[in-house]
Amino acid sequence: MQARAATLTDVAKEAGVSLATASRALNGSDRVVRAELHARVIEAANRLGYTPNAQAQSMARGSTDLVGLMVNDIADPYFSTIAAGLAAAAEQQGLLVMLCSTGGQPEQELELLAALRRQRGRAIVLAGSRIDDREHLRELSDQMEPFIAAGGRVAAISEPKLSVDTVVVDNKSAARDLAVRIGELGYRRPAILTGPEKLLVSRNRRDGFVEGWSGEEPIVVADEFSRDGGFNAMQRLADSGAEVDCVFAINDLMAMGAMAACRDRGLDVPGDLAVAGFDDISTLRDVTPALTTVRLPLTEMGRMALEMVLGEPAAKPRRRKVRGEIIVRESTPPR
Amino acid sequence: MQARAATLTDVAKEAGVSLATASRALNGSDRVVRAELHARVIEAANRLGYTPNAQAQSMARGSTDLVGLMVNDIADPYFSTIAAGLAAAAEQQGLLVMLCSTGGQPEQELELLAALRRQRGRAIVLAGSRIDDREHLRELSDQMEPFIAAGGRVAAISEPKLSVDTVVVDNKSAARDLAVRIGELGYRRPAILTGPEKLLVSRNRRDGFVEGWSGEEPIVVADEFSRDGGFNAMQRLADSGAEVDCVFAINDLMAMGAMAACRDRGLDVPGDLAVAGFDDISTLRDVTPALTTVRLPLTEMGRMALEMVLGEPAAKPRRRKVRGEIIVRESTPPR
DNA sequence: CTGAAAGCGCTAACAT
DNA sequence: ATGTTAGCGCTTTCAG
Repeated sequence: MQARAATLTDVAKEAGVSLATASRALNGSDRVVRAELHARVIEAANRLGYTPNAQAQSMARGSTDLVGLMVNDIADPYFSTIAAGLAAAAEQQGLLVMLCSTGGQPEQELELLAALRRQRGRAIVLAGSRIDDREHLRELSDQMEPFIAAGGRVAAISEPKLSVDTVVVDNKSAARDLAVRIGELGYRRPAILTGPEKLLVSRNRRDGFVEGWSGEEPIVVADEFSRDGGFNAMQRLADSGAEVDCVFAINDLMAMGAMAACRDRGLDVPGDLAVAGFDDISTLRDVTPALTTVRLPLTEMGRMALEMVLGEPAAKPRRRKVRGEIIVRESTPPR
Repeated sequence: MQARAATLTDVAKEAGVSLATASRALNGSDRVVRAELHARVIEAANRLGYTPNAQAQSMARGSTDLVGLMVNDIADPYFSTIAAGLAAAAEQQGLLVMLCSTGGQPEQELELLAALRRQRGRAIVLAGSRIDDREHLRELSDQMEPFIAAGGRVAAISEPKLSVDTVVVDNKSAARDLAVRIGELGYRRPAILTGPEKLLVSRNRRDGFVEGWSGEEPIVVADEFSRDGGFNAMQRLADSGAEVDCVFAINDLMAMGAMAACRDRGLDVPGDLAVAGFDDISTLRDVTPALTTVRLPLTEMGRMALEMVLGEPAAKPRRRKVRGEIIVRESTPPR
């Protein structure tokens, strides 16, 4: 058992050719190697179980086959779906994806961005809501700037808070449309279950809904941006005794939590209370009552982000808007 | 704008010290650098926006900070949860995760394994059911063998078909237990909705259930290992006119599909038909009726795999068994 | 068409 | 404590 992997030099020696020839035969772009030698090299490589060392190749070539992907939480279906889209696209291009899950913690995000930078990936995609924290945004930019100056590319899938190419979800207008639709369905007193104030998604989806709502100002209850957050928020809402006929949860996970809370209290959805979510998580498309929500082309968004970040660099950061599609289902029947 | 990233040499020059000193100050393990110089180097590095080139470091050091993770489909909550566990563990150790999503295609799996090998990661974790295809298993082994011989580590999360350390889910016995439990609840004629025959999970979960079942042999309907597969299988089962009082879907996604199919046909779950799944996907814990299933510690499994693959290499491949916990919920009430 | 040799950015002996 | 220098494995001129 050899304690180290076979190198090109080993292969060259084994095949009785020069390093250069071996390189050309195995990984070279131009096929300027005589067929016979070529075969000999290939054979030697197989015999030795040789695999090129990508690190060394990157160094020599000055470019890698890596792209970084940073998400808040890969276990969240929102992000895993985006990741799937991006991974599929990357694989088509022969690129490898380095995955970082930040847990939504700003320090983590910075640290992982640094790790990604170190790898000298071709590009980095930042998926996930921006936190509206001036200081943090500046630190992020400080990291990205030298990376970009050195030819690295960065794109985001989020609110357009960073000055990089970004796939922006038009949260606000989609939420606005949803509000209008809810109104048309005959609801009169909606409540909004939102996430932390500092998350831009939370704010935009909430604000959009409020904007689109023409009746009296909706009640707003904030909690975590998760299933449990939805559950708790719903409980507090119910405890408050507020009279509402409909609840808009800022995302599907919160909506699920809210529905669970309703069940616990014997509130019938949609009989006693209608519920709407946002994202249209595919795993949740079969829940009952079927959830009214805003469909986002998550897989597509991952693909788009990779496309942007790999395509021709633009002088100014580009924004590719993604529109949400309102999907009305049983959880908000006309009343 | 410089077209290349700042190098250690640049930093050394800027700080007026030698390459070695700069290296020691910035990335060296021992702090043998005078405070004043140290500061000067750090400062120069900041000024230049320097970040070490991980590739170069790996080459020089002879080891990387990368681990590879291969999953069937990162959009599948089963895998994304495992990935989350593994990613969290990796991050604690300062390791970066390279993610590959194979789409369950054997050729893809081979190709991505090669890509991972090339990166010279410290370790590779293969998550996902093994396909019982002799040829394919051999090709996988052929790839892994030189990687392992050269000091690489490999672990799997699956059926113990590969001779590497593996976190094995005791699918068979868990399914067996589930069958017993279903029987105790008073069901008499179960059907099994299973996945493709060549997937080991499918077979084991099915076989386990059959083994545990003491009444007459359950009907088995096979389809894809997905929500749609469950939907289709359920339809075919219903079409067949078979009289069953309970359906065991080989995983939660299929169970959801089956429940959707029931709904389409006006079959009440669990009134007309009870349904059980497998995995206990967290996103689905709030569905109604709440799904009876087998809980797997998915996050933990990801962590365990990384632990094994990073720990002391064993002479023989180790197996760390993970037991599933039967969770009876409303979808299979006593009858 | 093939080989020799100069790097790529960094670490780690080995000197001083 | 700091500097010099020889690689790490590969690609890519530059010669032949």
